This record gives sequence, structure tokens and C-alpha cells, in this order.
Amino acid sequence: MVTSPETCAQEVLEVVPVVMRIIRGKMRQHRAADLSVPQFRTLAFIDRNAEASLSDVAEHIGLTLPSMSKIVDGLVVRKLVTRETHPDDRRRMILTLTRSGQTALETSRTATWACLASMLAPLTDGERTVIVKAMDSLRPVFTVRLESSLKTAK
Amino acid sequence: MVTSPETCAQEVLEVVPVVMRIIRGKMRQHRAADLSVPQFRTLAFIDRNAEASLSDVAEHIGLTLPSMSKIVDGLVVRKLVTRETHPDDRRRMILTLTRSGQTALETSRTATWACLASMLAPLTDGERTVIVKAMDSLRPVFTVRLESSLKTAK
DNA sequence: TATTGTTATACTCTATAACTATA
DNA sequence: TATAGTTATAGAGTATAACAATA
Repeated sequence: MVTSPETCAQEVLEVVPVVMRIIRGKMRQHRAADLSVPQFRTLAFIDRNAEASLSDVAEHIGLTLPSMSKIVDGLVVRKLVTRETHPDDRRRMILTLTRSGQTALETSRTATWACLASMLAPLTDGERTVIVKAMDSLRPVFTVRLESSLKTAK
Repeated sequence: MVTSPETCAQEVLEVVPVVMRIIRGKMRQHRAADLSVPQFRTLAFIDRNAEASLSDVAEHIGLTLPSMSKIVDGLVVRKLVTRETHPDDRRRMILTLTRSGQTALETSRTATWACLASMLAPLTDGERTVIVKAMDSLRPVFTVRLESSLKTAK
């Protein structure tokens, strides 16, 4: 079976926005955490990358610095993230999750997983396997490369 | 191979937002059309469903009536859509694409397809086939009926 | 001079509540 | 009364441009 890039693109363009809308809704629905998708992704990145700078996060999430700055503002106000200046380079910020931030991330992640999982449960194992394989193919294609800014920063 | 709903959900939750962000960027990038994703989806729906009402569009895109109304406002101002009252029920709107609207839709669709296709081109045929199959599985799962939530909201 | 980040400003997207017009 | 849609209002997400602080 041959699948042209065009056909594949068409399918992706049709389905991904629909899935995205559901994910967004699910996340907002969990009042305990109440995180938007960008907020969730920001917390997740900071969790995975200790002492990340604002530029690191912005680059990975794919936002401009001002946009990222504003999102982090909100997270700091909600006390989910702390923002300190780096002792060795006072231009840089060191972003860290607070205890609350870790909890919010975990709560949101678990609840959203559970919701999505229940939606995916009616599918067959085979279908889910295909979906996972598809995601594994798509991930590197659409992931912004961090050209070592993180590593050099550390 | 067994893939649990949880594993599948995790993968979807991780990859879909990344793909979505690229799609959004690509769409905005084509200055000729310059459509946001919701605008694009709205035009596509009106194109597929002649004489759609505002409620029809809102329900299928998954937005509230005021949100949809505002999006359509913008499209009407840009002369991509016409908004007329239905002769048989003057509460209803009849939404139709203008010539410009058809052109904008086609331009945006083609350009975005081409961009995505070029990103998907390095994958193997097999990988693309898997992606298409995955999208076909995901589509019905996430194409959710919103009537219930809309009605209870009233 | 280059880098990191913030502020100012201006959009779009989105929701809820209150309203109008029509049925 | 019920339905279709708009207006009012508010807040988040996003971008560009201009700026400040630091290196």
C-alpha cells in the first residue's frame, strides 16, 4: 500500500485539530488543576528540565519570548512556578516547579490521561498499537530541535 | 502486541499538541490566505455544507454560539462569507462562502497540505500508511456530539 | 554589540450572561 | 415559552516592536 505525503497530510490536517479541541476541553474541565494546554506543556517541560531558562522553554514549546514570559507570569502568580535569577548570569531566569506546581501537573496529567484513555478504550489493541506507532513517527517530524542551547546553558 | 488505552493516551497527549502548533504556524504563515485554524475549519464546514446555519457550524466545530458568531463576524468583514436571514425562519442565518472565501480556503488548504506533505515526505510509505490508519481510528473517537452539553447549558 | 527577558500594544479565540428578534 | 443569534464583558494566548539589564 502506498500512501502519498499529500494524502497523509490531508488526514493529519483534518483529524489533529479535532483531537486537539477535545484535549483542550478535557484539560480545562479538571477544575482542581485547571491548566490550559500551553500551561500544562510549560509545567511539563520545567519538570523534565530542572532549572530551565525562559528561552529554553520558549524554544521547546515553540512560542516567542514575550508569549512565554506572559504564560510564566500567570504560573508564577498562581504559585506553580518560581522564577529566580541565575547566579552566574543575571540575565537568565531559573524556572522551577513549586510543590503546588508538581501537584497541579500530576493532577492534570492523570485526569487527562484517564479521560483520553477512556475514549480510546473502545478501540481494539491493534488500532491503539497503530496510533502509538503513528505518534512515534510524527514526534520527530514535528518536534523542534533544541540545538544544544539547553546543554550549553547547563 | 498489546497497547493499553493509557499508553495510547499518553502518546496522543504528548504528540498531538506539537503537531497542532506546527499546523497553526503554517496556516498563519501563508499571508495570502492568512487564516487561523478555527477560521479555516469554519470555511471548510460552510463549503461542505451549503446554507449552513450558525448553530450548525458552532455545533460541528465545537464552539459556543457567541464564539462562533464572532468568528463569522470576522469572516464577513473580510468578505469571505455572506450572512443572510433564512426566508422561512428569519431567526436562522444562511452562511455561504463568497468567491473570495472559496479562494482563501483553497489557497490555505493547498499551502498547508504542501507544507505538511513536505514534512511527511521523508517518512517511509509504511509509516505514512500507519499514520493514515491512526487518523481514521481517531476521527470517529474524537468527533463528539455536543448537543447534550449545549442543551444542558441552556 | 549581543543576549535575556519584560513591557506596551494589538490582535484572535473563547466563555458566560444578558439581550433581541422570531417562532 | 423556546429557539437563533448578537452584544457585553472578561480573560487567555499570541505576535511584533520597543525597551532595560546584563554580558
